[in-house]
Amino acid sequence: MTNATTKKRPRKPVRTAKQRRSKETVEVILESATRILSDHGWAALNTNAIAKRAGVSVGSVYEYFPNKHAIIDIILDRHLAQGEALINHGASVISDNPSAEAVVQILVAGFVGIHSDDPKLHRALSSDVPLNGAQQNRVDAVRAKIINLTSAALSTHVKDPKTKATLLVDAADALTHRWLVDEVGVPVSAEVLSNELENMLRLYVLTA
Amino acid sequence: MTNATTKKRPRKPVRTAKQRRSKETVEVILESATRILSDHGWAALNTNAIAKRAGVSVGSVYEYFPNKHAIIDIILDRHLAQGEALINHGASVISDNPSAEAVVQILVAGFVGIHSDDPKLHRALSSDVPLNGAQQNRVDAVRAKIINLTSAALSTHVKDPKTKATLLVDAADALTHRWLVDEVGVPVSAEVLSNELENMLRLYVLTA
Amino acid sequence: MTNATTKKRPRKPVRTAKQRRSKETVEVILESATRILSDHGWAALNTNAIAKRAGVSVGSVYEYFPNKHAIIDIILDRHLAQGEALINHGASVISDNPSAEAVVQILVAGFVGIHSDDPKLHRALSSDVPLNGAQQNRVDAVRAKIINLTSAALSTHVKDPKTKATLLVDAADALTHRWLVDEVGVPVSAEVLSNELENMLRLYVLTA
Amino acid sequence: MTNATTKKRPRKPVRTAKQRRSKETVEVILESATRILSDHGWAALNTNAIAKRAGVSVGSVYEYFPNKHAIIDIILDRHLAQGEALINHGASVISDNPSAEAVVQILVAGFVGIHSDDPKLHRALSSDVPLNGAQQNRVDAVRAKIINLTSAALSTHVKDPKTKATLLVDAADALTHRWLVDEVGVPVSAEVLSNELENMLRLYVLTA
DNA sequence: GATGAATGAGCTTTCATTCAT
DNA sequence: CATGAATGAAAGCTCATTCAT
Repeated sequence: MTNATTKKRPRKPVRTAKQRRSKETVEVILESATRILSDHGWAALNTNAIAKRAGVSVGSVYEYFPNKHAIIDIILDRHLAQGEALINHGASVISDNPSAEAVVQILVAGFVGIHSDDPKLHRALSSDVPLNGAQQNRVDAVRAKIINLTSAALSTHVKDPKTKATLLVDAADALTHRWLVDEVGVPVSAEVLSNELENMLRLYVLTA
Repeated sequence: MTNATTKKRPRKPVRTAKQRRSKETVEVILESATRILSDHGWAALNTNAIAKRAGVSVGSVYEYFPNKHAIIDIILDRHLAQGEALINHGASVISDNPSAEAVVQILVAGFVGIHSDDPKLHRALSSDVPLNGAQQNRVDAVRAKIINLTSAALSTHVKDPKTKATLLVDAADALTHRWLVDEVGVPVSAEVLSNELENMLRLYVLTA
Repeated sequence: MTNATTKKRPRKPVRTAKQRRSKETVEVILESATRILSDHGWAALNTNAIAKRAGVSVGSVYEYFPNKHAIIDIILDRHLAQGEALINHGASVISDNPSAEAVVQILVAGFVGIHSDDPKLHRALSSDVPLNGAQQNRVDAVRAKIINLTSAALSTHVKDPKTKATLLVDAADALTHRWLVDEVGVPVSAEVLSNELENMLRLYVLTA
Repeated sequence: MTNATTKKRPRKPVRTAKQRRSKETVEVILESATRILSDHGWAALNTNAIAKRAGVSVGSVYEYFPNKHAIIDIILDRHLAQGEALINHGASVISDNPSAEAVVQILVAGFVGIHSDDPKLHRALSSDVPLNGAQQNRVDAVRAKIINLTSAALSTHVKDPKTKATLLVDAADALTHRWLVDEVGVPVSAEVLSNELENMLRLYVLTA
């Protein structure tokens, strides 16, 4: 009955506790699926394995996800959200300093960032998991957004900005992906290659 | 009676006929698997479907291939062999005219060729079929070979040819692949992009 | 302190309130199960659905019923009780006027009544829900009771009243059920058929 | 090379043997499913049980039937075919002697026949297995056919033959079903009841 | 008592592989 | 060798029931 306790307003503690538990279960399932995906690939991702690694029962998996596909949906959404965050950050940086050089630098740095965080998951999602139409559309939409932003940033500097933007974005994406994610048969270090990529792209936008 | 019939049977021709028939069966199976792969993707590629489309029994499939994986092995090998043929052709052209510009041109033309011939099969093999370690190694080996050839061709023109060769090869491969094979969300035509890619790479090797 | 508080608490009212609440919960669960059964059939009747439609938790369902089967037991009991009420009413009517014609009329009217009230529930209970031995016995007992009452009412009018009663009851039950409940492929209206059934049965008891 | 052997023409013995084996497997699966259905009901009918009782693997069940439903389809088809055979037989008998009495006799005898052969299977199919739309339509079609045939046979004898035919057919079906198939709580023998049913129906058609 | 998250046995279906014919 | 029927492990998913809170 003291003022202090009255002020703290401990409302709905039971429901909150339950909600927390539910959320934790959801997270533990997503974490489990993510780890299986990045450690053993799509082929090893089955609902029983997800449940076992998550330390829950299959039933619990289906308590929170209508089917296996839906789990991938969430993982992909979160992954794309990370990518979009980097884009948005890049876009705001560019708006302050819209030079062609800055665009190139942000682009390469952005894709290095995207491909550096959990590269194995990125690999699984981009070339192992069979994405359905809606999922592929989401991926494409993110790419289109980046190209559009880049194109806009370049529009005052170069002619045919759309073409240049497409080339820049795809080159930055594909090459950082190959060097950081695939990591196979690359005879040169990823850092050196990233720098070189930046050089090449800068030269291209400034000259062509 | 028996003598007569025995004498008339020419032994070798029979075995040859059998071998020819065996070879035909192998081919018809591989053709079947290839078509299923390029028409309906990895998910639709099961041994019964392969046998049915090939017009043979499942048993025959296992007569000539120890398991499903082995079929993919051969298809992949042949696909890589096509790629290597283009490389070797390019290498011979380069040896006559080892200019940096020629290297870039051959490289882009080569990858356009690789990605234009049966793009759907290429797509299936490169991002649908789950390659095992050995298969991935073979793919990597071909890539390494191309990089080495390119590096050698560039060695008299530029400093750090290894880095430049890696970037050139990966850019030509990844970008032509994306534009010709994936064809998703590309706002500019593949031809324009290929030309632009060639421009960018030429500029890069000549200037940097 | 303890005495005071103990004295002030009126024990019985509390328990009664609880019992009332318990009874309400039981009712709401039964109502929920009944509606699901009549609206969507046995296949849709699962304990989670019952709880959700009842607005209670699954746990509560199991608080009041040992298992899913027990819920059906009560629903069936009540349904049979309705049938028995109609029987008892008919029996009292007959006792005032025990003519054979009256028996037939009451019988047909009774079964029409039984099958007209919530026909979909009746349908579900009689041909959708898999009744266990005990449940089937209860259904049979009700039928036996009707046959016995009918047989008694007919005993002064006809010879072999048991046989006639069995035929009368089963005909009235089965045919009104088919025309009112099943409603499949019936080329004539239910009313016409009911009248015709009554004619046939009257003729039979009066003549044979 | 003798005339005798030539005359016998032993063609395609291998294929025939295989076809026989396939057919045997199909039959053993259907037999298994039928027995489970009539012995333990729809609830016990699962594909693993069918395979085990049939002495084959689950895979074999799916070799011959696309899904569990399809097995029921065939069992139901065969069951209905038996019913139709009795109908056709009855129809031909009636055409020789189209008296109302003969119609009643054939009808009751026909339904007794239908319900006497494997009554437990009949019970399972008619009140345990959840028939889908198409299956229910097939059942209804058989019933409609019987009503139409009966109606046609009565048309020269009575007024409103459709109504009378519906009543006759449904009574014969429902009552023989109850007495022969359900066999529950029937206080009088099935034979006596069948005779009495025939009496009742005869009286009805001749008098009303 | 009430809650609803968690459980897991059990069901349907697929498909790489084997083996009797 | 060819055949294709047969196999059975394994995967996706459901739902009656339990139990920690």
